[in-house]
Amino acid sequence: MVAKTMDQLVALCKRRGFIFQNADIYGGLQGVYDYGPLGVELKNNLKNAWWRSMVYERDDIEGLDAAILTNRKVLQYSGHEDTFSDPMTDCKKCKGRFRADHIKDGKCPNCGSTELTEPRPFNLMFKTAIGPVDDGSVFGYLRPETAQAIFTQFRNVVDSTSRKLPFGIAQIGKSFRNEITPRNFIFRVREFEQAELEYFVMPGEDEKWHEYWKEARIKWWEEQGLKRDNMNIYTTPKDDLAHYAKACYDIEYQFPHGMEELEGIANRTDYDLGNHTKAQEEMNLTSHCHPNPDSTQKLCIMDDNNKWVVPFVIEPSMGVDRGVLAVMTEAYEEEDLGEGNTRVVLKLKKHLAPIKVAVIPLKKNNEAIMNKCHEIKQNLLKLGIGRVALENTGNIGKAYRRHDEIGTPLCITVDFETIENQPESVTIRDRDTMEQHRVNVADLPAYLREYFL
RNA sequence: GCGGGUGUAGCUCAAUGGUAGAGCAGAAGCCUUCCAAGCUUAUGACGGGGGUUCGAUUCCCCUCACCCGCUCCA
Repeated sequence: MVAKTMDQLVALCKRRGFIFQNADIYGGLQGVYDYGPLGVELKNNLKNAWWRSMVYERDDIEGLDAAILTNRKVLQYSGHEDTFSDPMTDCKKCKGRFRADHIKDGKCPNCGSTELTEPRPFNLMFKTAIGPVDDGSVFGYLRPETAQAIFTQFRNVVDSTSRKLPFGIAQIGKSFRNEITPRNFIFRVREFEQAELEYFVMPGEDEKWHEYWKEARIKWWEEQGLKRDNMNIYTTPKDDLAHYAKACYDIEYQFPHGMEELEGIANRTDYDLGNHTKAQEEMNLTSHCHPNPDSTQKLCIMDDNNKWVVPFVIEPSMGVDRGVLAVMTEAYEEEDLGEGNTRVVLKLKKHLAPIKVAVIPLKKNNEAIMNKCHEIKQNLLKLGIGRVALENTGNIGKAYRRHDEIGTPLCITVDFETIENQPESVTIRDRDTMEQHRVNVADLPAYLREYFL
């Protein structure tokens, strides 16, 4: 296999309109990218595949689309304000944690020890003023993860859907983290999209479901085209776990810059619902939670014995942008066609391809051929299979190469035979094999429906 | 945020203290052209700001962005 680099992918993304630097004409904005005409299709297709597998093809998961602007209290009680704030240094001896800029002479202000961890960048949340007067007194946050709204809306979902354990709530949406070092194209960015499932289970059944979701998510990624050999399952050591997690698997992928996390599957226990609930003392919580005098609801559910129980939560959380990068990395190939010819081909799964079909005239200045192309395209648009493109370059070979590069699975070519012979027929070319065969124009709708749906 | 590097058309490169050339891509047109690199035409750039200088793309400073390492985790 030809080595693929991040630079190759970045160049392709820009050249063909997948992903652009945000505010490009003003020099950019660090860690922020925009999805172009093809990128938005690819990303939507990936999100739709996730939503289908989570919400439509199961009967135990509900959807949610919560606000990005977040009440400060949510992130105080979730623990994010403590752990996502300023650069912090931990004292290994007395376990104290201090702002790095308050450390003098490299000594712990508490016990004087010099055994301090490196300062860790935790100023990760974007504050924003809410209301017309920005005097700093009234502010909220842009959410640093979509998960919190799932927890805070837990009762509302349960009450409106009559769910019993186990069940899940799925959500796709933007999150924001003020990363110190955005890096590696769309891998680590400040504005990103997550697809998160919070799956609520009976305490004690959490470990079983944790394993279940690990396997389910690996399988799903394989269905998006990722080879199992290019994935790695990393079990987070206890010491490295996030503040909310009891255990965590990372599905890692072999990105151009290395084997890195694509999705985290965490066992969040009863930590989140426990922290956000009122009457914690009645709840038999296993997590160490902060007292919460502000919450107005009990975030629990009735079990089969009519007892209130705070569920444990298994959370598969994928980075959508990282998913886009992964499927593009996997799909990108440079094929040697001999005699110095190469072609770049994006072997995306057909359900992910931004453009499903390209209609191409063999000769663009022939009116009869062009008219037939327009007619065929208009008819294909009605099929609802996705985007259909009409190429009008004068060079058939270039048109094929162009659509190879953006991953278009099928090219339909209108040639002289189409307009001169009856019944009307066109050629259909397969992206991966480059092989062609003729299909009657009248049979195209059925053929394409069969192929894509 | 710290250390190192980079920054000329969409892409790849060239030249120059006196305001920049080309190839490819893109656009229009020609050619009964099925797998890039045939012909014609027009279009297009010194990341941004400040300084030194008669004059700066070229020298200096600042800044922005990207790349590599530390770091991070969706």
